[in-house]
Amino acid sequence: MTDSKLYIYNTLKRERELFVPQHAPFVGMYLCGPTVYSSPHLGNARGPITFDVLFRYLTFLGYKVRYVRNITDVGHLENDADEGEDKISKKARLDKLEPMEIVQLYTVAYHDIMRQLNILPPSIEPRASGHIIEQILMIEKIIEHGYAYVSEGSVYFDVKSFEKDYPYGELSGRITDDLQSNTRELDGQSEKHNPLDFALWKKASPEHIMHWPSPWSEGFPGWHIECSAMSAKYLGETFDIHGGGMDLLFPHHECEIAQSLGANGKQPVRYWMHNNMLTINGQKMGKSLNNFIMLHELFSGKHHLLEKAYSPMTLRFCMLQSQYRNPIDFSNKGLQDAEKAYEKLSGIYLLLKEMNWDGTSINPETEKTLSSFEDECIDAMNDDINTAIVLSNMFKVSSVVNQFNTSGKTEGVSKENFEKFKKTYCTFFTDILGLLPEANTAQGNEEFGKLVDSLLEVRNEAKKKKDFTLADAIRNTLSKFVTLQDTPEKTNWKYEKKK
RNA sequence: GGUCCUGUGGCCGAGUGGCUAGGCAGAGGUCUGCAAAACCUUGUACGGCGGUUCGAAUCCGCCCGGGACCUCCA
Repeated sequence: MTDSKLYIYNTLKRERELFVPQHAPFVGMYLCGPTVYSSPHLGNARGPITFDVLFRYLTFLGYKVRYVRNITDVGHLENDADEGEDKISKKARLDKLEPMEIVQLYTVAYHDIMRQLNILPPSIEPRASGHIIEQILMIEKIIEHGYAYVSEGSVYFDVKSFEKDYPYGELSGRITDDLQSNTRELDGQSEKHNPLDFALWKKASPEHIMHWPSPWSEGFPGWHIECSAMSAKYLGETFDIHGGGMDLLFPHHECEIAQSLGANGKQPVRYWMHNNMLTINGQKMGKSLNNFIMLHELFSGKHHLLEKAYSPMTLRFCMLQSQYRNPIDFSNKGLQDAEKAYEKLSGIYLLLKEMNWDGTSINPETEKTLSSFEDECIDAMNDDINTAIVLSNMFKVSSVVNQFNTSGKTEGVSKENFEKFKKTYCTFFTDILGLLPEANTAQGNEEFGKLVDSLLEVRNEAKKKKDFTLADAIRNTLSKFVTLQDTPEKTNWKYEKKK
């Protein structure tokens, strides 16, 4: 069960480390969730997919995982100035909505996308707005310990005084002197003793519409404190795994460490894991670059950069094709390749699921290919969750399965070996990688399916009468919506959304 | 400017001292009314220059290119 040797890359140590939970079989895992102020975009999908696979794999290994993924509904400052405005309240003002209406709208949208991507719900999904008290209590502890000060109703973390007792910048490899000299001149830094200090609590300006009472002012919590407060509450002051995007390394995660040490005197996290970023056609995705793709746009194909719609599973597969610490470039070609590759493996899964052993002989080569499959997949996962290798292992066995299917017999393999292989493939495909075969109908529209089927009846009549002109005409006409595939028994069809 | 990551064949993407990655695309073939799928065969590679080594895509140095972060961002 848990004797498996899982190695994960720990950003804090900058090397792969054997994963040993603090209190096996229990594992505590935290992922920085979304700020719910706009529709989820392509970049929002990578972290949840990466850590969903980790969550699934740890569970597969037999661990009892408590996976916490927060919802940030308090908003972060737009910038580090006193005039800084909460993202959510800014959006609320622009849309003339109550802030919590924005939060509700985009939380639902986020959940919807997560469901489509077959991402399991976390064990706990705490909201920052529901943990204001915990955040205030944590800030009080930090002040008590002398690592924070109150200035004009706001509270700032005192990096200089913290550095006397603990290192700052360990995770991100920053040196405070360098940071100092590189700090830009921003307005409204006057409240801070030092430009590196960061806000724990901000006093709300009169036009700021999201605020709560606190010992210091009517205001709102700083950018980083929610994750520290909520992870400590649900996972303890020290827990196993903390994940997030590489862009959060500094300052967000660095600040989390400082806050937790400042409040509790303990390193909060044993293994820090960071997924890499993605690019679109080789360029950073950014609103100003006009290449920002929302996930609902990807799924519908309605975006000027997209040649067609790509399904949630295509996206999931595409992401799993590279190891999480490498960047992924998105392009139409890449997505179309991923779509084909995904359909191939998905087809293998569907074949295998219905296949029963009926061999008569043993072929040593086939036997070996199938028997080594499980170990190879586990080795790949144990090597810092290398899903790319797991997928390549699946391709290696795919032709064996196709040959079984073509010949109608599972020839060359023992019953025991076949059963084990079948179970392993299905478990890795659906339970660990979280891939689901997609439905053959147009988004579950039964009538559409019936319509196609009745046209195919006409076509099959034509084929029987050798009227291939009519048969081909029907196929060509249908090709705008569905792709046909004739087999000796029947005609399979697949709905394909064309732009 | 600082910190860090990265450069593999037409494209994507593993590997990390000697041993086939894999996918997509391409070429040839089998099968099929045709198409598709499937199966068989098949080519091209490790940014540049030095160094270490019996041996380097893999280690070291320098150079060149790409990217991220340093400011909200997954």
